[in-house]
Amino acid sequence: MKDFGTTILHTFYMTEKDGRQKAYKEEDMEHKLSDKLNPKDFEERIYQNWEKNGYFKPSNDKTKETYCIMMPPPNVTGKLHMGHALDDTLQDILIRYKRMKGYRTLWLPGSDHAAISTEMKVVQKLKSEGKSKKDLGRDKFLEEAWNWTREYGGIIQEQQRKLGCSCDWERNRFTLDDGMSDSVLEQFTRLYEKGLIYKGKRMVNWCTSCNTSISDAEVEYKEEKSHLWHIRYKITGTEDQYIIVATTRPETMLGDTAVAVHPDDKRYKDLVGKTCILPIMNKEIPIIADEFVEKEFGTGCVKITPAHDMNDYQAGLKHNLDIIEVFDENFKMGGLVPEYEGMDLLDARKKIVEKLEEIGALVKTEEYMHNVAKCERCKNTIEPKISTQWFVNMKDLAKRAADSVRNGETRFIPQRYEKQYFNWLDNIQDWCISRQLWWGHRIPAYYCNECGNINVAKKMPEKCSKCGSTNLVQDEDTLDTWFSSALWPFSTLGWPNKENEDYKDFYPTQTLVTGFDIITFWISRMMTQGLELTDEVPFKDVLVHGIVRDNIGRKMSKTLGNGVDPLDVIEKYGTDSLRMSLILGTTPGNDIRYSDEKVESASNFANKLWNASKFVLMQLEDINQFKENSIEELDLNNMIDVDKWIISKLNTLIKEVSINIDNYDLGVAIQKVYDFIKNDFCDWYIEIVKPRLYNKEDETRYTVQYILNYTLCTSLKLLHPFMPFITEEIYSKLYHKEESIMMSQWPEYNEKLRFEKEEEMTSEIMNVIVEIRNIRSKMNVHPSKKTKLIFVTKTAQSEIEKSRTFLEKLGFANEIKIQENSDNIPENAVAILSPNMEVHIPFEELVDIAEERKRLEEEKKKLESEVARGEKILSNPGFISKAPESKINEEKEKLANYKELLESVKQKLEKI
RNA sequence: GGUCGCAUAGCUCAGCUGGGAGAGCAUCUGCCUUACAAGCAGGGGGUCAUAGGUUCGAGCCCUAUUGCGACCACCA
Repeated sequence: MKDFGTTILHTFYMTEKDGRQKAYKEEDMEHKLSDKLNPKDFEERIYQNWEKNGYFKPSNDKTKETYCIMMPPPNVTGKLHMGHALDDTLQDILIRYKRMKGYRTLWLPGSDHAAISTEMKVVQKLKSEGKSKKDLGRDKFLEEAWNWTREYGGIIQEQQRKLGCSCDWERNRFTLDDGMSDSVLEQFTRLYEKGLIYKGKRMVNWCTSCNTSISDAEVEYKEEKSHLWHIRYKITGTEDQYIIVATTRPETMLGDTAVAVHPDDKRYKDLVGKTCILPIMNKEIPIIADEFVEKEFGTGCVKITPAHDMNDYQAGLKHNLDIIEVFDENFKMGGLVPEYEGMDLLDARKKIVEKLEEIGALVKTEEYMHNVAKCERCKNTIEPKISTQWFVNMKDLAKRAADSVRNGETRFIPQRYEKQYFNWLDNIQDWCISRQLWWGHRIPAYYCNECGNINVAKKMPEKCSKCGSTNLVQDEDTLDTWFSSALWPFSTLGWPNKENEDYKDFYPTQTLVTGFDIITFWISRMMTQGLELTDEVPFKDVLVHGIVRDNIGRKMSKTLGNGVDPLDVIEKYGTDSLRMSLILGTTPGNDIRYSDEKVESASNFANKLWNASKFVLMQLEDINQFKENSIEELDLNNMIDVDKWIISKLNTLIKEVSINIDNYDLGVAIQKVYDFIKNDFCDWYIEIVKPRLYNKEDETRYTVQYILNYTLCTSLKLLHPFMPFITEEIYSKLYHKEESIMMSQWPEYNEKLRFEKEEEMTSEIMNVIVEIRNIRSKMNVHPSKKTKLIFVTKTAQSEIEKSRTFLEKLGFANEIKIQENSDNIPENAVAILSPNMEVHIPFEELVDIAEERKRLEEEKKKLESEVARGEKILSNPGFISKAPESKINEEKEKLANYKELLESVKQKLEKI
């Protein structure tokens, strides 16, 4: 087999350590951003530079702890849809975060050979050329399939690049490449030798369209409208005694070999042991008793057709019944009754019902809804069929896999999905792994034509191990695609060669990200195979996500045509906005609704960030380089409270966001970063700091410049895993010593940067400012009209003094007085009261006395209810004796504050 | 039939171990303030599905009910 993985799918970039470039080019030293944000200007360029510089590869520093994610391999001929976009974005966020945190990270991509679906497509193509599989023969067919794969394979990888995926393309694998074949051969022979794989005659699910057996997991059930026909079978030796059976499939009655009733069913007690006459066939069959029969359903009598029904098959084995096949191998009617031979099953059903009616055996026909088995791939009908297939004995494997989750070696996020996993494994049936297909890993079993012995070996043995004959022929069948996918976490790392560096370094892996729909198909199989073959769980965490729905909550589907192409969204809004829209406001495991509004909102945020960054860069034009190496070296004396406020807030943000990402709460993490950048940084800090920036004489100007650069750099880092492109582009223009934000160090919480008091004081001033704006708005003061402000404060005086300029700048003050007592305050003034300060705005500046009285009355009411609340809580003996002390003190403090404020409001009201 | 999830502002959804309900969009009012009108400032809007229970205290924990959704099983 060809080494598809490395020759075709790789885009090979030679990288030299010395030749590393910054992840941006040309104007990099020009600290300036283009006027308008246009993601297309930089996304592709940045991605290429990342890839060219080898950033996606694990670092060479082997002292570092490793972090590895295996990408769920998409179908090789597939195209990127929203589900992939979500899946890949989640993984990229995690891997970028860990990379910045200093882990030695590997995100390994690949694609899956998708046996049934690819084979179907190739067959279709051949059909359109008037050819068939059989015409071509196995070798030619495989050649066609490889050609097909080469032609359409790899498209999705290009699309993943557009998504910004930072996976190591040089390690890209394909589930049918040579390395994988080695792994599969090892797996098959080992399990066979251990007796875990066996060949047996069983009833399996057979897809009548794909013409292959499939596993239980590949069957889905669809409700269909049908009929329940009641047919009477005459009791042998009587003239007018009948037993009536109910069936949805009269066409299978030709193969009935018994009629069954429940042993406890009094109605039929006397019939058990007798025989009846099967109509049309006029054959005598026994009436048996078995507990699987439901007394309440239908007539309580069921016809037994062991060849065409799972239950009947079991019953047939149990009661030693004959197994009579009604259909031929193409699922047309067989030759039991010449009249029906070769007929389509549904046509035959019609004819047989007519016949039954004619001979008076049809009692009644009921409308009936029931579930019909369909092929998960092609949606066509599944028939139970007795055939000889290969199976894996799952019982012990499944137990071990379930136990590993039960004892916490592997955990699911969110945890509730563990139940689904247990449910599957605890009730597992043996796994049918052989497929009557050509596209796939061929089963390494060689049959001796002389003695019939089965030789299982990695290579065709020279002679039969039993009789020594050289007349050997390989099994025609291939293996279930999931049989090889089950090895993905370690076959990609060189297993079974345990000395392989990658295997030693990266196995077992840390996180596996996938949708809940393939927990049974894939997760459980990787767990069983991983534990059996490597003795370790293949991954520690399974992050499960939901599906992406359309904007009215429907599943995106081809038939509905409501799918949104991620590439169209990227084209319109840019990758970062798409990624953000898929993460913001989501929670692990829940479905996500796609909507243009969400992307637009994300795009507005990107625009905001772009403009703010543009502003910051403009303000840094006179800076060549900052002299401090870290924020800690910055002189605290040149900071006012608001500077410490933003630094302290950012410091807390770092801590919280890191914890959130560690816990996979990505939606919460991005929300916090968003809020900080938009509210704290853009809306407050930048606005407040403007006067100091515009005044070149201001002695704190440099400090502000430094903090702007620092805050922006740091928050960009926190944002980078989520919005990799815009953050890289902006970062490249800022002042720092790193070549790329992607390879920069994740910020760390620093106790020295915590300024609690300043945070509190600043928030109080901000609240006062909001209140002033609020009052002005209520009193219809035109924004351009400026007023006098009188601050009365003791504790905050110096701070307000320092903040004087920004209060003036905020657009509503033309004169600010700051004093310690309430002297010289005009009688007619609006008062804003806050725990550590009062602000008075003289009425001459405003207008409406009645309005102010109303406002104060409202304020009084509010404060009174607050005081009442506080007193109620604090007089509750239960609260005092049982609540934690910190909580009690908090309430006491609040109550005192409210009481004081209420007193002031009352005084104001008296004066007005 | 079994299991699980969801129900919070007009809409879409967050809400970490229980300690005074949040965002985006929509809506209303006022602003073209030299980063941003894709913007800024301010406002309105919620018995957290229902009924019980545990607790000093419940959107969050427990029980039941209703409505929606998913998965597993497959009774012909």
